[in-house]
Amino acid sequence: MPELPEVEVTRRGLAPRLRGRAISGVAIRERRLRWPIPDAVRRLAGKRVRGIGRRGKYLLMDCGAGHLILHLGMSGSLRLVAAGTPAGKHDHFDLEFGDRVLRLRDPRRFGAVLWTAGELAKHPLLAHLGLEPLSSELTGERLHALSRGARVSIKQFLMDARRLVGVGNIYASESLFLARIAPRMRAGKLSREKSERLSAAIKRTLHTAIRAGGSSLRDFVSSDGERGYFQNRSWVYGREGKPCRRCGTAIRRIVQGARATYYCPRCQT
DNA sequence: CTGGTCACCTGGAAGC
DNA sequence: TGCTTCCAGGTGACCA
Repeated sequence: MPELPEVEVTRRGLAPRLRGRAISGVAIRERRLRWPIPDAVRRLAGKRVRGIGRRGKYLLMDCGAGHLILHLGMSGSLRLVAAGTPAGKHDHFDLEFGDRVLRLRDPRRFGAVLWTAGELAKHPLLAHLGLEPLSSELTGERLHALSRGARVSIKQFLMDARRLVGVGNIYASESLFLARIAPRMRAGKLSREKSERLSAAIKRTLHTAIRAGGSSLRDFVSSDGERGYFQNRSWVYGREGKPCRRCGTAIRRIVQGARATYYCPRCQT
């Protein structure tokens, strides 16, 4: 489910509940995720969780001796359930904490559970990640500089994690709508002003989504409710043919890099 | 290096 | 009702 907001909402839900707690056991029911879950993960039993961080869409659980790296792929979710709760068909992995269990469900198995004892910043999956959009790293100026010379469309540019992390398919369309930028424009042609608008739109879109998800944190942590996603109504995403919420023009759907893009042909130029 | 395409996997919705 | 096809929130691997 996850773009950055969903991952961040997950992190905020889990961190205060797991920080300081000792891992009592590990259950691997299906190790074939994007990469096989390594055996090293079994040796987490007895370790204590120091904190949970995030880099892009990766969750990083600090276990003292190293980090558990978690990625939710397209269909993953993490939930805290009571010990003894029967595992469902796609519940592939558990970290046990006495009476509670952190459970990973991932029907499509594009997610990942990995372990590294080394320096996080040097891990191959993390080393080449781009700007964190919610940090002060992202400014209109930085975005402008970053996009110079890029020949890809701005939509695809936004989704390239080597430039900018965390913006996935939904929020790329949403941010471009807010910034009133046509998705097919070449990234390298972004004006300074458009860069400024886009930078602000990305931050706003992500913050809004996090806030919406945050309101359903209780459900997320305690039960199987799948709330938080999509609960903030979108401006354009998934609205092909429906009237633009600003001007009434029919929203269009196009395909860029094999992914659907939605936009208003009148508002976005 | 860049940019474009494919593959991975399952389930739900739409189409016939 | 049942079968088929299409589509889905990510991203590494591979190609030109």
